[in-house]
Order: sequence, then C-alpha cells, then structure tokens
Amino acid sequence: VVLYNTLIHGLSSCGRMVEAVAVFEDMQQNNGCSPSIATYGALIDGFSKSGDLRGATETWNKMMADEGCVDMVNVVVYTSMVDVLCRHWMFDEAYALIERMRRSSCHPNTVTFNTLIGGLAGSGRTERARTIFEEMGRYGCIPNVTTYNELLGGLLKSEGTKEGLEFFKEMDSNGIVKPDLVTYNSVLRSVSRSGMLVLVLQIFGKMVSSGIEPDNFTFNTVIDAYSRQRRVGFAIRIQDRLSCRGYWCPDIVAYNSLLWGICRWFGPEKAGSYLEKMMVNHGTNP
RNA sequence: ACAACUUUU
Repeated sequence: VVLYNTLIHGLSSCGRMVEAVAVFEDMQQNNGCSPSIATYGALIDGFSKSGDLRGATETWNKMMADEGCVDMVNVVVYTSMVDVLCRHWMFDEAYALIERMRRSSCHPNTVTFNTLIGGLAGSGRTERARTIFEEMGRYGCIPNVTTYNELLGGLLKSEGTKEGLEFFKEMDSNGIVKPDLVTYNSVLRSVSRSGMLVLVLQIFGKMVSSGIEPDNFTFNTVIDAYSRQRRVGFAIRIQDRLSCRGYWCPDIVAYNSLLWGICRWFGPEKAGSYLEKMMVNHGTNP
C-alpha cells in the first residue's frame, strides 16, 4: 500500500491525475489492496493542485463511503479540502469546513489556518486574512513564520511595498517569529521591482548578517525584477559578477528572465546572440 | 522519511 501511495503521490504532484486514478483503481482491483487515508490524501491534494474541485470532492465522498477510512479522516485530509476550496476562492465554504472540523473533534492546526490565510492573502483579501490570523489563536493554533510570510506577501502584492515593509519591520522586531529565507525573498522581490536599489542592498546585507544564505530564488527574484525594468544591463552585471566569483550558478529561470528582458528592451536580435553565448559559456539547456 | 501551508521565469 505504501508503494502505491508513493506512486499516486508522485503522479498527483505533477498533475498526472488520470494516471493517478488509474493506479488507485489498479491497486484495489488487481492487487486487493485497500487504500489508506494517505492514499485519499495524495489524490485529493493532487486534484486540488490541478484545480479540479469535482475530482477532489468525488474522492472525498469515496473516502467517506470507505468503511476502512471514514474513521481515519484526519487534519491532513481536511486541510487538503480547505486548500481546494481556497483555490476556487470559496472562502466561506473553507471557513465552514474548519468550523466543522472543530465540531467533529478533528481539530484544525496551524497548517490548516495557513492554507486559508494563504488563499485570502494571495487573492488580495488582506483584511480578511488578518481577521483569520487573529482568530486562529482561539482555536489553539499558533501562527508561525509561514503565517507571517503569507500575510507579508499579501501586503506587498496588494497594498504595496511600503505597507509590506512596515509589516516586515514589525515582524523583525517583535521577536515572535524570525524572518527567514522566504521572508527576505518576498521583500526583495517587491523592493527591487520598485527599483529601490539602495534598499535592496541594505536588505540583502541584513539578510546575510542574520545568517541567512541567499538561494536561487533570491537571485532570480532580483534578476527578474531588473530585467522587467529597463535595467537588464544591470541584471546581467549582477549575474556575471556573482557567477565569476563562484557565488552562484545561474539557472534556467534566471536566463529566462534575462532573455525576456533583452528581448523586450533590445529586441530579439540581441536576445538571440545572448542565447548563443549563454549556451557556450554555461552549458545551459534552453 | 507513504498524504496538507508561504518566495522567482
């Protein structure tokens, strides 16, 4: 069963739901295996990630009709259902489901709330996200760094860099959660998109001195932000310096951003010759 | 270490 679950999870998480369902059928019909709660969990999550509300709901119903699993239904599966609903912006339904969890003695946890808050914040509903954020404590759920990162991301995207930076300062000084790599990456994204180069460097410095190692997301984020503006030349210089010193090996995402920028600001001709150079110099597969 | 949450093209 574990083997089947692993297989289903693998297919589900790259969107191959038709095959995942085929394996699900096969395990029962040809090998007499009974799905476990993790089997249903993997399937529901797969449907959720591919935006298939019906598929997720049907799987949920199958699970509820499965003698061996009804009583095993747990917070993980509920959270996946909350996730599907959020992806369809059915936030009232998601909230109702959390209420139902509480009543059915399957208590929501921090991840459950994070799923809802992430959905709200990611769709511009920052006010509502904050309300839930304040409410989760009453359910005995303590916000963690992910919760804060979700709110921060929402603020940066829908309320603007300034609002977001204020939240970041609060987060940094109140000592409840410590800003992490994702926190800094989000902030750097907004700040470099606003073109505030000095601030980018300051924040980057703060990040490094807090002992956080920048990763590909960090560099790609900044490179992309500057490629979108007229600053592609600048983006290329950053890339060159970092890779010459061996700090970073640019990946395919970075090259995509640079190419987009060169194409947009200097025309396809230039982009073509850059593409050739990049293949020779770095052995990257476009 | 069989399933759920946040950052880049």
